[in-house]
Amino acid sequence: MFPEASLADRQNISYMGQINPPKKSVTYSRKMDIKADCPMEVSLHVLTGKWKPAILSALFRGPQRPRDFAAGLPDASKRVLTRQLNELEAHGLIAKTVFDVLPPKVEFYLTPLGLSMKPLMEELNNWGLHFEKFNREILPK
Amino acid sequence: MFPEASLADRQNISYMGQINPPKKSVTYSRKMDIKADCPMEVSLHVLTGKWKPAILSALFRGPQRPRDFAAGLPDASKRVLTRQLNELEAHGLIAKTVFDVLPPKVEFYLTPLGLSMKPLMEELNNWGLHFEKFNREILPK
DNA sequence: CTGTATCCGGGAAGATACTG
DNA sequence: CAGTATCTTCCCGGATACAG
Repeated sequence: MFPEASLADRQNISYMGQINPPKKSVTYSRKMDIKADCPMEVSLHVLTGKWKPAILSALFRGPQRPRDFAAGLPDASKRVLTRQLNELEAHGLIAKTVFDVLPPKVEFYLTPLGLSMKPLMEELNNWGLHFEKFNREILPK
Repeated sequence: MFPEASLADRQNISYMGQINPPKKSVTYSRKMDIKADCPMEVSLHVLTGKWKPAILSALFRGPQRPRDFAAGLPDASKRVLTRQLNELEAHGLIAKTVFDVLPPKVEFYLTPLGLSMKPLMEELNNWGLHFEKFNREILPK
C-alpha cells in the first residue's frame, strides 16, 4: 500500500487521515472564511498573515497594547497590524479590553483558544530550527 | 514579567525564545527565500502554497507521479502544481526520479527532511481539529 | 506524460492622511 | 492613542496554448 497507491485511485487527497482536498473556497493565501474542510488548512489559515506569528508570540508573554506591537514591529504598518489583530480576534484566538479613558487604551490578550496554540507554535519553531540545522549540515561551506 | 512586559521595551518581538522579527524580506505570503531569521517563519514559509499541504500529505502515503496529483487535486492547475513541486524540491522537502522513457515518467518522493515534517503536520492537524471542535461547542446552534 | 511561456484577476500588505 | 479610508504595489494562483 505504498509505492503505487496512486492518488488517482481515491479521487481525493487524504490529509493525515482526513479526506478532503482544499476547494475553491481556499484562496491562494488561505483567506477563505474558515470553511476549509481540512484541519491542516484551518490551522494554516489562522496563522496566515505576515505578522500574526509575531503578534501571537508577543501575546504569549502577556497582554499587549497596539502601540506595543507598533514599537516591536517597526516594519509593520498600523493598518495591517489593526487588520491582523481583528482577524485573530474574529477567529477567536485573541480578545481585547477597551478602557474608557482618554487617550484611548486597548489591551489585547490570548483567549483559551489562543493559548491552545502553544504546542503547535513550539512545533513550528522546532521544525524551523531543524530545517536550519539541516541546511547548515547539508550545504556546508 | 507578564502584564506590562511591553514590546516597546525590547525593540524586537521574541518568537518563542528566538529574538528576530520578520523583516522586509518576508513578503505578504512569506515568499522570501528562506532568509527569514525566525524558525517559525521558516516553517510556515515552506508550507505556504495552496496545494503544498495536500502534496505533502499525499507523499506521506508513498511516491506520486505528477498525474496522480493532478487527478487527486482536480481543482489545481497543472502550472501551479508544477511550481509548488519545484518549490518543495528547492526547499529540500521532496525529490524526484526521472525515468528516461517515453512518454515521460517522473516520480516524487519525500526526502528525510520532508519526512521530518510529520510531527509538525500532525500538530497542525490536531490543532485544526481542536479549533473546529471548539467552535462547535462555543457557537452551538 | 511532463513541463514551459503568456496573460490576467484578485487579494494582502504598505503608505498616507484623517477622525475621535 | 486607536482606528478608518483611499490608493498603490506586488505576486500568487489560474487559464490557455504549446513544446519535448
